[in-house]
Amino acid sequence: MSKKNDVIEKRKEKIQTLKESGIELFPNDYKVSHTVKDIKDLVENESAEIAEDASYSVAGRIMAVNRFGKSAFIRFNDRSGQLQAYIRTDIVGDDTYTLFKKLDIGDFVGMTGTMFKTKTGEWSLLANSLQLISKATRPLPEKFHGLKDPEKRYRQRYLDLIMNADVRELFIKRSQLVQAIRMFLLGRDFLEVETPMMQPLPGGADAKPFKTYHNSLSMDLFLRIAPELYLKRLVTGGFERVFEINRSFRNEGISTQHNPEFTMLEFYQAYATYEDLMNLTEELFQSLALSIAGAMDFEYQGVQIKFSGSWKRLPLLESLEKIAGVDPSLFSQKDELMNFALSKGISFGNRSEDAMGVGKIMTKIFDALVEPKLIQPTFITGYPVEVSPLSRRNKENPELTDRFELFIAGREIANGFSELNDPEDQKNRFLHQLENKEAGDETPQIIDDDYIRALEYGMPPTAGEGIGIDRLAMLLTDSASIRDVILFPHMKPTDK
RNA sequence: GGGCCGUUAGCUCAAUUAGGCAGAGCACCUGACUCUUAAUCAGUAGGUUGAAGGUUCGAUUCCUUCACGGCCCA
Repeated sequence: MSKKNDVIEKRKEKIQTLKESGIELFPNDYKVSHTVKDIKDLVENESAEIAEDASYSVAGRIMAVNRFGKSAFIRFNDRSGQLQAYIRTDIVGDDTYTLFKKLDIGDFVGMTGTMFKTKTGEWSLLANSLQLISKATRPLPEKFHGLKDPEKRYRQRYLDLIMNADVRELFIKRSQLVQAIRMFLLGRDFLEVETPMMQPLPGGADAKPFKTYHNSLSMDLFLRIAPELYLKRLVTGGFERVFEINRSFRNEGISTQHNPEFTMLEFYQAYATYEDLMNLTEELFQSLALSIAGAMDFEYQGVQIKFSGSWKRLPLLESLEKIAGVDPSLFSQKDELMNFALSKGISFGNRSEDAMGVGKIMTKIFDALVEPKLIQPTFITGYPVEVSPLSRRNKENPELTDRFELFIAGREIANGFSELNDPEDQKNRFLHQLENKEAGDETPQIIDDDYIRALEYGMPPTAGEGIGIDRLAMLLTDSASIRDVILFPHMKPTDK
């Protein structure tokens, strides 16, 4: 009443008159015979006579209307695409045309008709019947500029999907990416499994967990930060090749690279080494680039990324020397190394000095000075034991591990290693982490006794890897922010 | 947590170096039009300028605080 000119109020008035004239606003009996794409394929491939003679029943959302008194063109979308329809009073009849005139952009309609070519040569549906399938109360954003406001696009993703065809395509690609990974691994005799997302002890990574509480068990549970320790229990149990594609949760900052819940692939292969996994990763990524980005070499944010060929493999220490300019003699001198880091403006937060070994300092330097420069796919190998509590020691140098991380476009995409399957060494590594906790480590692991027990029953030599699916989707869809590849990114609630 | 930027009609954006009646396109509403496709033509209507406070005769504009968002840094 107070807002007579409000668009939504106007629509509600219109809806009232539709109701009063006996029109069902939300019927559920319309039968679709073809999608828009079905019809387009048919008229392109069949002879014109066959295409024009056939009758098609389609349904979709009205996206645009051009009225001409007693006829009108409309554009409508279904899941497969957009089609134009032509509606004429002399064909659909006065009653239907009167109803049609009351419809709005955003409404769903069902139409039956034949196909014809307009003067400009566009295949269009000549409707001989039309009915309302679902009424829209709210108006859609403007047709030409669409919905641009990033906040609204994230908060109301359904609107983004309605208005922006490229967004719709991006999320279809993401789905195809996950499916392609699944097929790749199933084709190599991996078994897809599901392990707990709520864990009594949050293990398998160095990160802050979300905490929750189970009422009837009267116990704290943590949303998992990684599925790793459960997947390796399965390898112990005899599932020699397993994988899981699902969410992990980390209670840390939100940025263009981080969402509190993110999708990770983890897979474990018995009798394989980290070197086998690097080979497998190359093969996997190359096939994914081909199918999702359309080519093995593609552009990401203006930079050409080359997946073809074999990828560079560079030991961590060598990368520090060659790219960060660290004198190798500092690798064994903690204080000197720390001074080098500080001189480069690297800060260490409030971690105490005791908790920072040479290995942690090295990875800090790496993160700041090397990682951003690794644009083309690069495997960094040989991480210190100190920062690799679940990795197997290297045979020649037991202070390093048989581990790699994969970097592309200056970001970590994957992390893999030959698994530590010696229960005694594993227990000592856990204990060492516990000591660090008391020395002030921010995000300690807690000793998982059952995991140790599982290793004591014997786990075959195994290599495992985790791949960040969101970041991989960003790469292959040329997206700048992780929010652009997550359907519903987390946002602060608003008052309204 | 810090820095920079933003928030104006349903949507996309304006508002003149320095404060002076808040505008346009699309959408909506009324009318005309049976091949348009950002249809066209004529007309109408639409606003607590993110919130609160301050300066001022007067604030979208200047100041403060807050909320939400974007980018960068930590």
